[in-house]
Amino acid sequence: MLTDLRVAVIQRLHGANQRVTRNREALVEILSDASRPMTLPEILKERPTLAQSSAYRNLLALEQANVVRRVGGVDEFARFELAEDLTEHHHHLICDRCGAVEDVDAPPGLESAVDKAVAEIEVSHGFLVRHHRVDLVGICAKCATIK
Amino acid sequence: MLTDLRVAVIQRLHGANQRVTRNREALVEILSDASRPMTLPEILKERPTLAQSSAYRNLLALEQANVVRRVGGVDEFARFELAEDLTEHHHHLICDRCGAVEDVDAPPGLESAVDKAVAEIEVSHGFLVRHHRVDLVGICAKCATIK
DNA sequence: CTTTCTGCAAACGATTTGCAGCAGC
DNA sequence: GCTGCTGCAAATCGTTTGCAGAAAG
Repeated sequence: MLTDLRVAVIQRLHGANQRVTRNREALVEILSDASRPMTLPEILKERPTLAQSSAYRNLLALEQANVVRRVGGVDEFARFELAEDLTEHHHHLICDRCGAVEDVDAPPGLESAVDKAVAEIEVSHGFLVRHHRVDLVGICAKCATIK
Repeated sequence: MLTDLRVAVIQRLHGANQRVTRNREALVEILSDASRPMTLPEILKERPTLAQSSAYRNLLALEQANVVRRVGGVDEFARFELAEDLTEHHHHLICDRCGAVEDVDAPPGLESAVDKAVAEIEVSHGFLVRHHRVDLVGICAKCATIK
């Protein structure tokens, strides 16, 4: 099946002088199916034949090809998600208790306020903003019921 | 000198059954003097007599006493700053090239938009938001001139 | 005085890397 | 067929931990 996503990924890998392999396509599919950034252990559970080191190396290759983005949570694990222009712009709900990270759609009102603030800060600080992260940190529904 | 900050720190340490030591007071002073979250190497440069392991242990104690907060950037180093209720609410400019993190004041318009979005998300997702992070990722002025 | 903190050195664990064989193109 | 990917195992490096002596209360 040749979805738009697959086509874009192949183009970007070629553009970065990287090969298109089964492992790389599988990684993209796994991340595409998830509604949240995934840790390496989670990814390996979806594809147990993939070696840990190959997973890291491929995620790096995909990151350099602008297909994957690495995001940090509140725990010691790195998390990986598809680049924003391959999905929808969204933000993250991060649980302080269990470290879980969930995607949330970005409310339009919030986005326009962020864009306005970004414009101000770019001129006042001489900083070129490429993208923004809005994370809401707190207690997820699951952890709230446990205690 | 008994500043408000010092008093608050002493109270919070006592409240968490932690002792007030010279190392801990020095850490608070270092973080208080910086206008950005600091990495461990940066902290040790300010207080070379402090052992690395003691720095980590004390930062953990201060974190549990709600005096210090750990924040992540785009590189492999953890960064530490004073808890927000001991400073002013602010956001971060994070450089993709060099990893530098700077504080920026939070524009009032942005804050009210975030608060509104937070209220919506709390009801729709059953998530209790304790605080938010707004990070602007891009290229800092220094890196922009280098290349 | 008792308990907790301190520095040192060793342990830990997520991520990275060297290497010989296999697969993309 | 050449080049770059793969799995395995070993190395790396920020961070954590065990221990005996010093300092807070």
